[in-house]
Amino acid sequence: MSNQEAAAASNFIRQIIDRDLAEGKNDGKVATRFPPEPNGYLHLGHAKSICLNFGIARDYNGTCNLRFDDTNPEKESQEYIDAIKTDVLWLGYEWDRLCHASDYFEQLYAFAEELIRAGKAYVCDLNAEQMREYRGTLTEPGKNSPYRERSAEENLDLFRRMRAGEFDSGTRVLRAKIDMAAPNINLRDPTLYRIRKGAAHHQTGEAWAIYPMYDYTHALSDALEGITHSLCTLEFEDHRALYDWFVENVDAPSRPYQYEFARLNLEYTVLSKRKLTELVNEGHVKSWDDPRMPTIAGIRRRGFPPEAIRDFCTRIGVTKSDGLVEIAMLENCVRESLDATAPRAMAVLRPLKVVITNYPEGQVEEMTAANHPKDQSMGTRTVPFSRELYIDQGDFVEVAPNKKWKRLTLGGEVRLRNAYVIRCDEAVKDADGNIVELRCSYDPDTLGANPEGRKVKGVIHWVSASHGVPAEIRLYDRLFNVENPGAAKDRDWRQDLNPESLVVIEGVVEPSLAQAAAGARFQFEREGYFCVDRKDSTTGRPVFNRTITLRDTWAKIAGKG
RNA sequence: UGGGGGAUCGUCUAGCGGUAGGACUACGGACUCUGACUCCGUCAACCCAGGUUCGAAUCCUGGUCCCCCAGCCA
Repeated sequence: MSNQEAAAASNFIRQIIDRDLAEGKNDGKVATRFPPEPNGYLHLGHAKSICLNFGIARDYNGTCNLRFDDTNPEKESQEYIDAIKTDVLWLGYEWDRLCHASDYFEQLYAFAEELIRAGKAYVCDLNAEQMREYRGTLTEPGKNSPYRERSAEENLDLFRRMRAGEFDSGTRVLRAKIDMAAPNINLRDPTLYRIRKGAAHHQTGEAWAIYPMYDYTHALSDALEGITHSLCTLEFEDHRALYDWFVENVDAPSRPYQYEFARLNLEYTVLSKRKLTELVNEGHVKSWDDPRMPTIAGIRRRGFPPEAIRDFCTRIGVTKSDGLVEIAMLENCVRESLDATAPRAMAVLRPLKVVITNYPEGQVEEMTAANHPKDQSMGTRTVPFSRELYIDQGDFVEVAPNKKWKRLTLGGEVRLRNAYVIRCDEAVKDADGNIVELRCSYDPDTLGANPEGRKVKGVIHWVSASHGVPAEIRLYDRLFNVENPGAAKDRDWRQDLNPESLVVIEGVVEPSLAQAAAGARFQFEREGYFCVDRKDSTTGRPVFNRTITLRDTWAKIAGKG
């Protein structure tokens, strides 16, 4: 982590910790945890939680565990565990302990027997549908299960037989005996354990026929790990009463407290694991790490630097009010990071041939170009210049559309970046009137010097035709066309997918780019930031992903007519 | 007509009884061998109504609007 990264701004959770510390709680220790379920890939919403939890541990000299909340074997897998570890590390954080809730299955089971003995839990034979009926509604109290008053002995016997695999999946559950009339539905005798006979768990195999539920597992795992501040998102606020009930009704080794913060919502994207899974499964994107995905794997492949994500997370802050963060906020962080760190290069995305008629045939000059306009330490490189070049089609028009146009026109002059000033003498067209080639002349006195007696305002980039390397360029854009996909209830969120979120073109890049390392990030001058695709790029066939465009003031001016 | 939360510039936030501040965006301008970067400047907010107070975004009362909860998912 770089030093210049400002310490995270304070927030209500840090204030709570400050207060706890001032009061001498927890022996002055701060312990957090990041508890993903390994049933999908991490996304930007998780990044917010990761930065919060690991950031607090770092700033308070505390600890932060990575804990896999793996209580639902049917939806989880080792693939996700591996991906999650990779993502946390990539974001720049290291966990103190790597844990699995399944590490605690035996202890969790013992706590359950403790609850049963105390008459605080019972085995219920109601099926799922009956349980729903007995639960009542938001406005009506539920009613007690007919199995609620079983003796501790009978419950113990039944529960042990559940564990032993004597009963089929779904036939019985262990429930906490709390209050079926509680206005908080979570307290209406919640399920603690369900039977999943024969389910293969990625960590415990077939050792267990019963699996604990989230609320129970999470609270007690926190207590077992000595977590002091258990941070989760707002939708769990209602669960806090249950959380407290568990840690208070069992002989737990510590007393953690839960605090809730608002989850991240980001414009033009979806951040729900369910929807992201559907995007992958339904083929709207190619994979979990498709550069259009808001997953950590996706944005990594897209070229977003981890420090930009951390910066973003500190800028959006942590509160209890839910909002929708503008995509511009994220984009600003990415550009700011990349501007400082990405070496510059020249690449022509939509090539238009230029022949410099007064430049000697066969001659090649090695132009020296700075790798960064402000950071000398990034050094220079050499770019071959020759008689035939490519420039971008967008950098030439026969007649300037207005007085603000600075690029090349027929009869006009423009500077070739890091090289000479040229004048366009002729635009060669094909039978259909398309411009296929420009015939230009160069001014030999303009290398590293301004021309005499006239001002050339425009600067455009170029690549030598014979030296340039063809490359696949993947232009990524937002995945959705609407600010808040999924917000309209009467419309399927898939309807708002952007059909042009990926446009693949064939460009020509300067030769120095041919052997760029996988994942390497560059600024293609005047175009944007690009990175070498980690999966598909090869030396013979470079593939570049557009991370983000440069800010484009000209597009705004042009757009206004 | 249940319970739990939340409302401050367009957006994300700071504020904790004493001049409503920052970042992003937008809009001007300067600079420029990247229409980038950088720099300078401008616009812009306390959900509403009462009350307490010398003084209220902050405390009190009453409203309004928004979000979450009825999995043997997390």
